[in-house]
Amino acid sequence: MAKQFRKKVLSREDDEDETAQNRKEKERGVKRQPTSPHEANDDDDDGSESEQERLCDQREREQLDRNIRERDAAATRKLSEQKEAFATRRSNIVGDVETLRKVSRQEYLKKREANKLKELGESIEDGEYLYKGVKLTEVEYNRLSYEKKIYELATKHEAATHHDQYYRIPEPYDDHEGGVNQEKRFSVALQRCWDDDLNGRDKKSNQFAEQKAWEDQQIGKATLKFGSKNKRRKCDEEYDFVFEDQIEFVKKSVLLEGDQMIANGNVDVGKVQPSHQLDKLREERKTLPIYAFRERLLQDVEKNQVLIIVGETGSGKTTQIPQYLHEAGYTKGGKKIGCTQPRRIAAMSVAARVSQEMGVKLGHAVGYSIRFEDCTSEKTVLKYMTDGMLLREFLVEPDLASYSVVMVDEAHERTLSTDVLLGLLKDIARYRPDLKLIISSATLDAEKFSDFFDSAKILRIPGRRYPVDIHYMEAPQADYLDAAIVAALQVHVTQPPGDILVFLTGQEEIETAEEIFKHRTRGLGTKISELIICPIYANLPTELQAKIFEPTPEGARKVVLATNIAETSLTIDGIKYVIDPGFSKMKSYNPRSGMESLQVTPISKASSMQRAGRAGRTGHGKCFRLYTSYNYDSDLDDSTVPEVQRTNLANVVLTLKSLGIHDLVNFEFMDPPPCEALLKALELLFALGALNKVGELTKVGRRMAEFPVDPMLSKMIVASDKYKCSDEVISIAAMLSTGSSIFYRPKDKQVHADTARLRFHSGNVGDHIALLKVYNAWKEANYSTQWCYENYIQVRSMKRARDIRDQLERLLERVEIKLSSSNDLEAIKKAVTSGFFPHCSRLQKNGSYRTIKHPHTAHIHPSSGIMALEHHVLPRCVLYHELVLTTKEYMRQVTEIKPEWLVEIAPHYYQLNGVVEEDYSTSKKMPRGKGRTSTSKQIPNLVDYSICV
DNA sequence: CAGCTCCGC
Repeated sequence: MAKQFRKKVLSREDDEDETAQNRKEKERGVKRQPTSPHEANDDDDDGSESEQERLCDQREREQLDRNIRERDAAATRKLSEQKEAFATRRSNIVGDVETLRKVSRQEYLKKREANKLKELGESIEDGEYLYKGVKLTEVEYNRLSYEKKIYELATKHEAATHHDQYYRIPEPYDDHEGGVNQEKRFSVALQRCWDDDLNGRDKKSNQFAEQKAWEDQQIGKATLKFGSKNKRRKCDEEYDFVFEDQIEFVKKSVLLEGDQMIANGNVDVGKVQPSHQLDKLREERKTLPIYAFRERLLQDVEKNQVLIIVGETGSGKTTQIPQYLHEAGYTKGGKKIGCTQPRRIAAMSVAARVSQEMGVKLGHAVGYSIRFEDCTSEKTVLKYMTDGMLLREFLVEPDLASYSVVMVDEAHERTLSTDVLLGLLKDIARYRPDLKLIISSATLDAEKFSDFFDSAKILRIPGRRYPVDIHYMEAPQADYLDAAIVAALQVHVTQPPGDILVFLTGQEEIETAEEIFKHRTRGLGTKISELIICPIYANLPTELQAKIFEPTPEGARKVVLATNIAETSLTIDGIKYVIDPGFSKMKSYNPRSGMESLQVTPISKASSMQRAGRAGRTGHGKCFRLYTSYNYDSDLDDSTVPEVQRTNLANVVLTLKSLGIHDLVNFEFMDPPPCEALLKALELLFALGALNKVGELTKVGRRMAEFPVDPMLSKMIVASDKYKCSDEVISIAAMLSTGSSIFYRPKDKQVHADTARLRFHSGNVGDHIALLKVYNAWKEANYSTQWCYENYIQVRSMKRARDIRDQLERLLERVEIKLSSSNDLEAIKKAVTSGFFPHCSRLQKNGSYRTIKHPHTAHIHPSSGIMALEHHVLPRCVLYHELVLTTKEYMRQVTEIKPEWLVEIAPHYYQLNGVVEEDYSTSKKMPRGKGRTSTSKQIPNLVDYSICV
């Protein structure tokens, strides 16, 4: 499209009419003499000689240059005129949208879809052009696109000049005395987030006991594993090889235009001597890079409905922009300004900071809203929240009427909810011209966001970052883990003080690396200064996580071994060196089989930049990439595949449907997910009874959408009403949605842990009921942490489950389901089955299982209670919670069911040959015998099933 | 007998 566009602009002569005529002639097939080499090239099809080509090329380039010069001259001369013309044109288009607004949403979408192809320059047969549904002549079209181009150029130019003119680096406010201390900020956030002190349900002493226990376990784990692991990595007698076996690095590039910025930054801004803390904070606000852009920002927001902000880290955009807008009066008339964050901690800490700056109490004028914790009141005008939370608010208030501005922060991270949110916001912006949108993104993606929002204006704000040197390896290395360790030690020996951050892929790898490190440094003794190893990953107990924030003692150096948690979620001060092996674990989803897998994949360029940037938070840093610069250029993708494209969309689809968005294929995702994934989701929702045949939301679906859990879980909850066991079912749902890290199994106490776990499986009840038993037992033990430790259960997961359960219980009331308890295990299992009937598999002769819906072999995960029983008999028919691909295809959380239940509960699914097949291939009734033979290969559901019974 | 990148509602 871009090429086409360019060509059109360039080939445009001063006299548009002539061009138009030429084109018309061409269309009629009239051959005419080429008037310029450029055009000649266009018309001549025969392959010309290279000499000729070269000449042609040169002439063409000259012509091109001339064209560009002319255009630029014209552009400068007529800039104001053009702008005006553009504005009128724009208002015409807006006018047209106005009429469209009166049309229903469906009709509008249909119309838009029809125009989509023709938008921006696809001509239709009779030579007419359409732009946003407005019919234009070619001349008009050309002028419009030309104007648009110039307008864009002008804006970019403006942004660029302003950048140089106004920018100056102030002191970083975080380091300022009395300012926010990162460490404190984090630890406070952590406590509120995970430790649950606020609820006060736990005794302090218990907590300490447990912490101690955890710590001991962790240490025990590490030392025990030590012996076996180091055999594999034979490094016993090679202490000195740190100095021999060096990796050659090439310094290739310097990240960012940082040098200049920092050079400016050393200018003393002048010490502020405030008498009052608030004054001081106010002064600090003025030192942020964004302060210089305040007026421009406000103007831009006023003039444009959508504004893209490119604010680098440290520009202060998240804290300042909402405040500026508030000061400018966007909160008058009871309207709110919303700002979304992808993470809970970010939402909380930013809100805290802003309330401090404004001198108000958190939760009054400034508040935050995250799951389990709504810290807002009726007076709140600046509301920070997680993006998922705003998504839920859409359900209550589909047009977001109470907001005057919505700011989507960190949009470049492209989380699932951000993507859905962007689509929705774009949609409602059409109906609400008064709603302002601000999208903040990273440099690389700004254009893309701008395109998505119909060429929205981009405002660039410089950040406060230090330069980072990037070193590549000279030759690729086979074992990146080994290379990472060698590189870290090399940095330690050769580089000046500063902590090291090593990115690894997962817990196991980190643990291995930790041992190797300890082993290698032990023998070096006093040859090198002390090296402190700090592992960090999400599953690590909180107290141990806190270790990374402890300041490094004098003379020592800290090595942080992190998963990609350190890429975005937390920042560690003092990091000067980053070692980036270039891998991370990523989840992918195969919509056809419904299988998720977690695999180590190369990272993208964007995330390698992000990793490198981690070295430049507090000073000039260095990043060592354990791949060559050739690898970087040719093997890495530009950006990570957005989450929408690699995840199960059932939940998203349900949310969208309950928002009245019917036509999902035309829903504007920035990067549309594969159609298969959408279909799969629709199919599932239809099977669950959330949608009817036409794809409309049913009453069941409406109730399901209320619960913030996966559709199958919410179906199970809704169905529990019928079986009078909602009390038990929500416990199971809560336990299932915490993830699979309920049971704790330290390597040194495996037997104990297993026997402890087996207790919950007594009677071979299945994993679902076992989870219920765990929860109930914990409840009876008065939510004791001690109890968890005794039973080898992760407290953190249990607390989470409790929170989720509480929330689900509150929501039951809203969908008019009575809380009822039952001892009938069969009833509970049936309720579970009504949500999970699509996840069933049948035992085969060879001992493996085959999923009933799509033929797919799978195995019971060894962590399941069924496998743990001593003389276990494999059940004939099981229901599973999820299918994961690791070394094999495994079913996790498995419960035996009776095949009869399937027909009883989901006759539509198991009597007919599946949902899709029914729709597409076997819509007419088939004689029984015939149907059997013809369909048994692809659709074994009924056939196999009947044999099974 | 195997494994838990990471967020979020």
